[in-house]
Amino acid sequence: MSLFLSTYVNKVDKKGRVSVPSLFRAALETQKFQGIVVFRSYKHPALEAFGLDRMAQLSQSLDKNFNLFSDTQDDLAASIFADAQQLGFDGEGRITLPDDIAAHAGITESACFVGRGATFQIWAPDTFKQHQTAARARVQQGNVSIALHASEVGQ
Amino acid sequence: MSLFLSTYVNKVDKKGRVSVPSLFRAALETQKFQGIVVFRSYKHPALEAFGLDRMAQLSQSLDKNFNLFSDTQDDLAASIFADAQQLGFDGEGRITLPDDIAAHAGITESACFVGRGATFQIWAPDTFKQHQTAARARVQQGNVSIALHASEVGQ
DNA sequence: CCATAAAATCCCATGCTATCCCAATTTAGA
DNA sequence: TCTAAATTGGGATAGCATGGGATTTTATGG
Repeated sequence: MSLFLSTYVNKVDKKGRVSVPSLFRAALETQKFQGIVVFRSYKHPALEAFGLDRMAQLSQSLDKNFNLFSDTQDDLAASIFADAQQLGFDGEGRITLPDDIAAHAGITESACFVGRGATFQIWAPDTFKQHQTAARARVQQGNVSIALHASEVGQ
Repeated sequence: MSLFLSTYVNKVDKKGRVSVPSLFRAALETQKFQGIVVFRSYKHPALEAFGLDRMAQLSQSLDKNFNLFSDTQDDLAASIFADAQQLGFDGEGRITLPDDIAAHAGITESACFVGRGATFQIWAPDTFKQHQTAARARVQQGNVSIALHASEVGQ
């Protein structure tokens, strides 16, 4: 199973190409389609991304459990498929970000790849910095981290 | 399962490399990825660390319901997965601490590896000494339950 | 159906950085 | 004290990100 960790900032060249971090590529190397799937995030000025096999998995999960999602979430999830783009790697492990997708995240001359475990996101570097600082503050204030460790890892 | 005990202080060279204590490495030698995962602690000027297996486990457990819409998961992901770094061992069992990570712990010319059972921490030696003294004082004052709770959680 | 232009893809070259490899030194154990 | 293991240091190497050109594919108009 793929695991995406850490944050990388890479440059976008004139052609709109960006290197996907090598460790992210390594996490996807067992897949048939050598590339990623991206779509615009609903909650953030950012892009959601993962491998194609996970997209298939998401489709299956929606088929079987659509009643578990609320109507709104169902609509959101369904529109993911319409918005999603398959971006293949070139020989050097780069993808080419389509203009409209890049615009949604405000990405211009560099892109920030953010690991989220099973998935990752792509942000404009400055925007993500702000978001991360705020998120970190929220986690510090609430006792979220304790619940997390205790329930899952604290054996 | 890996068990990290005792405290070791090792030097950081000009390239930012530190030897991970051999007993800590031994505790991880059954894992595929020969190295560790580190991220900045929320509560302390220190780094949390453990093997990649444990991080994969954490990712899986958070990922069970494809939760693209949870605010809490969002913050956790941004704080833990985005912040985490995979640091592989070199031939001599060293890791290279990235500058920003090292800065959070105030680590400059030497690093203190502190065993915490299933996980361990990395501190600046002086900072840890102070922290340990303060913790001891709290125990003497009778604030034992808090100290115990914190240690159990791995913060 | 063909010709041309535009765009996306592929291919190779470069600089930088992280990693590897080997040697020296220190520490721990017998 | 002697020996083996662990830590420390530095030069060499390989991998990655990046840039630019060449080639193929796709769209457009005749």
